[in-house]
Amino acid sequence: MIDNSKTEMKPDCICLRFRKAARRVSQIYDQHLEPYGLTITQYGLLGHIRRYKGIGVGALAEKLVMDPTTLTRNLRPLERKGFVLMVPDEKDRRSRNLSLTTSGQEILNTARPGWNAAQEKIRTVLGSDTNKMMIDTIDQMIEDLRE
Amino acid sequence: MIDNSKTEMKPDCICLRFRKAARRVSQIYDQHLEPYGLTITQYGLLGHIRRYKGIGVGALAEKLVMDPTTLTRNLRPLERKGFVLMVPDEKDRRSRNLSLTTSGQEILNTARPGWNAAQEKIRTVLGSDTNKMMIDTIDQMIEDLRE
DNA sequence: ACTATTTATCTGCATATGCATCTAATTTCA
DNA sequence: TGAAATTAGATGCATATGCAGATAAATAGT
Repeated sequence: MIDNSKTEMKPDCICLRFRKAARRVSQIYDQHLEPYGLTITQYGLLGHIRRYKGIGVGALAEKLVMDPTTLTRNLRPLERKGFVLMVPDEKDRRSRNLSLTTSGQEILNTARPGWNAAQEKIRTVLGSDTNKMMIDTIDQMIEDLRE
Repeated sequence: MIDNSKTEMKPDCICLRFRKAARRVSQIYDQHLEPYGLTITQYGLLGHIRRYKGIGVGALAEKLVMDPTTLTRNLRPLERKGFVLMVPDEKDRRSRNLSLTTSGQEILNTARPGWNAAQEKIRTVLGSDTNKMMIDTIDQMIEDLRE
């Protein structure tokens, strides 16, 4: 019988770690973006829609590793605020093409310094090499877990 | 002017990566735990309460890198299902001591194989060394971001 | 052409997340 | 001791997350 009554055993659930990390890091980005009225989810969504102009909900959800129903709902506040347009595709009227309005592009540019500051904070804490390693490892893991 | 019209630029937001990773990994754990009627959030909560029997809401929230109000709500379903007890502390009646009921301990043991399978899937994808490195790096990052 | 299937998105439901604010209990300190 | 400040937790509000199932539009098979 091993006595571990005095040792603080380290829980080993990798999932809880990813969730903790996502919570803590999101809090920091959200705090830095709060003056602009955006969350990091919304900032990221706007960025993706700018990059993939005209993309549909399903295709974007896949890029975001997000359930399409989650994306549908996450788009609501951005549509309501007038940052995003969802127009039915001419060829396939089930599909909706996403794009930024002018004010959507503007808010993205305006909020950029907030995002930069949060990003820099995390980079500093991780260190440049670890930051890069982390990015590559996570990207590879998500790729490997795609089905 | 650099032409990147053909190159798929890799977005560099570390926050979105952590969120994607948390979503994907959580989905896998949730799927493996679904037969037992638990989410990974709930499984993790039960595990922490077993480990830190008698802990209060605030102290547990800090361990979980979670807002106390979020924890309060996450405890509701577990309390309702009869897995967790919240009893007012005798010395400080503002505080509530958390503990598992017998059925709480049982469900944790019963669901363990589901957790093991999910854990093993992630370990396999990451590889043992990368898995360990990931754990250590995330723990260190969270520690460094603590205020 | 007509029906069956598949596909793209949306809705209903339940949980997860955090900020601002509230209430109750404890602690401080004049 | 008694009022002020602090602390533990709960509530209201808004967003975030995903499963099951609904709806509408496109496609496949006959």
